[in-house]
Amino acid sequence: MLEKTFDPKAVEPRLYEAWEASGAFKPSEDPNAEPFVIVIPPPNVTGSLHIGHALNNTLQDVLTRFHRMRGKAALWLPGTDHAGIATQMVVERQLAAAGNIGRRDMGREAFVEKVWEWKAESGGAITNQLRRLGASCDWSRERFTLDDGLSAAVRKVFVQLHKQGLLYRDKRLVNWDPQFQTAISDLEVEQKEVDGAYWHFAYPLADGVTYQHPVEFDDEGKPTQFETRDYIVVATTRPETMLGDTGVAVHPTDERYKDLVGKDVVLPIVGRRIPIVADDYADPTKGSGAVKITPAHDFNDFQVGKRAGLPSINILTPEAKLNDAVPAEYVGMDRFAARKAIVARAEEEGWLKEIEKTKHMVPHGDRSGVVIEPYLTDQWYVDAYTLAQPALKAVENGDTVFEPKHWEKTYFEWLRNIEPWCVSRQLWWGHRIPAWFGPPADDEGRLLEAGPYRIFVAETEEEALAEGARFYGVRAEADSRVGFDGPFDAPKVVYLNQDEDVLDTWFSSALWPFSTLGWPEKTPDVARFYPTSTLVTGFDIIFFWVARMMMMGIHFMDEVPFKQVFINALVRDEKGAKMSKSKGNVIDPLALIDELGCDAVRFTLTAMSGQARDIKLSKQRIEGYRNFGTKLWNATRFAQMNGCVRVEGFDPASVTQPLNKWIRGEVVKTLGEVTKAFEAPAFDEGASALYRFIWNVFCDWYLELAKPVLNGEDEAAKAETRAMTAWVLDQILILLHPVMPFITEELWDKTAEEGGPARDAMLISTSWPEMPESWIDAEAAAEIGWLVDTVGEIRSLRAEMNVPPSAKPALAVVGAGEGTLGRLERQRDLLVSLARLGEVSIAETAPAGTAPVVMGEATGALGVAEFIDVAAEKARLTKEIAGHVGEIEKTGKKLGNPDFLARAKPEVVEENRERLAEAEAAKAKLEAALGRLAAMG
RNA sequence: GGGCGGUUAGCUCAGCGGUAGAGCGUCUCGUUUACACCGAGAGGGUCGGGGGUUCGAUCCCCUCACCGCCCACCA
Repeated sequence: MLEKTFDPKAVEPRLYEAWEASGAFKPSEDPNAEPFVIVIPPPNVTGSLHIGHALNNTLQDVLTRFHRMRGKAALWLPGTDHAGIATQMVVERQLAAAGNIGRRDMGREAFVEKVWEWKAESGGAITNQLRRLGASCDWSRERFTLDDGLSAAVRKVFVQLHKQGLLYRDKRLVNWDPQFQTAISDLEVEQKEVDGAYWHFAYPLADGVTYQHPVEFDDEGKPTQFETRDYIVVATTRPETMLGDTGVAVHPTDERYKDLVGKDVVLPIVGRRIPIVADDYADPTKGSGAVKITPAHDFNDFQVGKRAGLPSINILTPEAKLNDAVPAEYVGMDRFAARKAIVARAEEEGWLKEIEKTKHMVPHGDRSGVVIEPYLTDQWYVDAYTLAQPALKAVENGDTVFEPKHWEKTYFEWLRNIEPWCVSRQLWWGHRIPAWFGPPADDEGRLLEAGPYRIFVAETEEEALAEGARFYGVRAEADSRVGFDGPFDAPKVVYLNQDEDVLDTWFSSALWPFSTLGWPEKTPDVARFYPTSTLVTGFDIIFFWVARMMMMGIHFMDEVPFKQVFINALVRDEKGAKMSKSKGNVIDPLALIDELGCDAVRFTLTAMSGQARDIKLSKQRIEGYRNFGTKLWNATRFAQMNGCVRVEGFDPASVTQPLNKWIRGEVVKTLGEVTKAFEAPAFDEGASALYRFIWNVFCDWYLELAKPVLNGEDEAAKAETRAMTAWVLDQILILLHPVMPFITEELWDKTAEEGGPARDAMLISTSWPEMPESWIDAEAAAEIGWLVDTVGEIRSLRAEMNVPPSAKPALAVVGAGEGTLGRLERQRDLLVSLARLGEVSIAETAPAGTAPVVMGEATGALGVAEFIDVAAEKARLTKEIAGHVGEIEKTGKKLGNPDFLARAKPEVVEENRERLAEAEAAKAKLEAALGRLAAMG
């Protein structure tokens, strides 16, 4: 006999081990089995499971288990990401906290060693937590973005893209993170609103030039008064950048400054003469209409500088301190200190015209949180534009579809406006860039005194050196410096140094759907499992990850990496706030699993994963689904107590009892709903179909209606109902298993123990059923529907009339036709039992002292004389009649409308006719009863 | 500035052309031997406002308001 409740803590680890040991997590080897493949969004290797992971992975597991049961070769491929910047940051922090020397003092090798140590220490945590979630991943295929195979894939891709001209080195402005001292991509920049100011500076004109500047205007905005100026006003939010100014731009059509174009200003402090240039970028309506140009530190200015031929003067070091391109007194100063100093000096010297307080958006590093500094450096870039075109087309064509579909717009929007992707990072933890620098040389390999390094891109050091040797015509060696030995015009050896930088983490993640399968080797897995089926992920990484996998997947595999992208919602706290450690509103999924069981958490996340919306998670909701599990548990317990054991060879098609035919049909319908929902996938619909069927149909009605049979004398009906109950329970366990794997597996096992035939396999490996539509029996459905309605009517009436639960009023059925009489005969016992009735009889007319109950075309007269409060009953009938009258009016009006009759679909018209007839009949019955009541009292 | 969502019962959300639904909460009743993590019943909504299309609009179109998010930018 089952315990009274399910004990998840005891069961979950045991079952998970049993599943894994059984090999169920591995895809079927059957060559005829159609593959179903999901690659996991790899969590940070050193991270821990948060509620977003719980949602994301629950959905993946539901899909994997569902398709596995459907007979597919289901592969859910797990793995973790090295998460370059995030992991490096964590380890650096740990070193600092432990009072260790910093990473730069420690040196690259020692530091990377430390990171690997940290990975070894904490790397198993997240995968173990995924196990706690019940994730049925194939752990034998687990991958890590920095493992040997994936590293080889990264090098291969880098080299090929380079050969194809799709990856190149370029000197451009990048988003520089001064905290981590690395370039980051556009996507890693967050705009945040901060308090700031426009500082208006007056730059003096060179050579004594003056001009007339308007100061007063008439109603039409025409200038009426001018003043003579020997300066031009510019405004800036970053005063310190003025040290790097190389020009001032005005709009070509701006009358105020027309004569100044071509003249110079003398840059204060620095004393440099810089030109006033005409450029469309200058907006006459903003500020003074004149804008200072700092090409080395502003993206717009960089463009202006390019167009106007202005030089770029880099005034910052990687630490965001001023370098020696600025006057000596400022060298080494932090950029914000420099800002203060320069403003103070401007005020002192009188060229600070105005400080305008404002709030404005300032770029910040998403990891470091510090203000990003646009910075001119050499970096590696991927030609994202070229790669984006096929990726766009694939989604436009429907080769890959998003679910919900509207996310495609987001994807398109980004890809259509894509910029080159900066993939190099000045970090140590990651894939080292497979490029080697050699000394400057001409194209024939003759060394030059100066010039850019020659670059050799190759998958291995040997290849790079061989290439270098070929190029320079001498031996090449790897070294920590770039150079040569021997005479300049006849060197004995050249030294090549591998690029110190590593690749953006997302570069390796972009290869995930094929690198994890073994590419570039021609493995059986690549052949069988690429392209993958569904990617389940969050919308926040559509750009970072999804789009890039599309680009790389199509480019290297000639096929999209996945056919469907399911975008899951964002989990928020119950008030709708984003969870964050600093807010302290983080819900730990493992704590929830401990408290309420994994199945409850999974069911909640599945049920709440409606699309296009945030999930506001509350514990109350999870408790509700824990209760749902208990309900199922107890239903099984009830079945056990009543000897509802599975019968070998039982054929649901053979049942004769209307009750059993009806529930069989309900199972078929539910199977259809759940299958359709998980195929879509529409997880919430699947969950609610299961919930409704198990609780509101099976428990509330079938088991209740089965009770009289199981306690009755009809042995044949009893045996059939027992077998049917066991069969339905089995179907329930199967259908619910993808969402609630533990409790269902446990019940699957326990129900076999209790005298039933042994199970062929664990539930996880059991086949999803198929059932013919013919198992839906309309007649039985109508009959049980009638019974259910009648019981409902009587219960409602009893409650309203305060008939005590112990009372068993008689029911006289009036005006029953053949069909209803038959139903009444067959269902009499159930009706009596569920409605708690006394005698049920057939009568010509309603006896006195009864209240009417609508029973299809018949009327039930419930003998409640002793409980009747005439006034209350009159009120009840009047209210019910009013309801019908409203319905009759509404429907009648519709049917009286010739346009409706002419244009509405015939079945809709017919439906309305029936509705009208029913309402009129019901109204007539109730009116008759009201009349009798009036006559009585 | 550009874009994408959302606004339905007290709360959280389904529904998205043809009688407004669920869960939770509320109220009333109930120890009928599966389950009080339960059962029975009830109350509760002019589906954000305004237009339009349609025989018919919560659902489609337009518009406004408010909320949320993404992208870009404000020298």
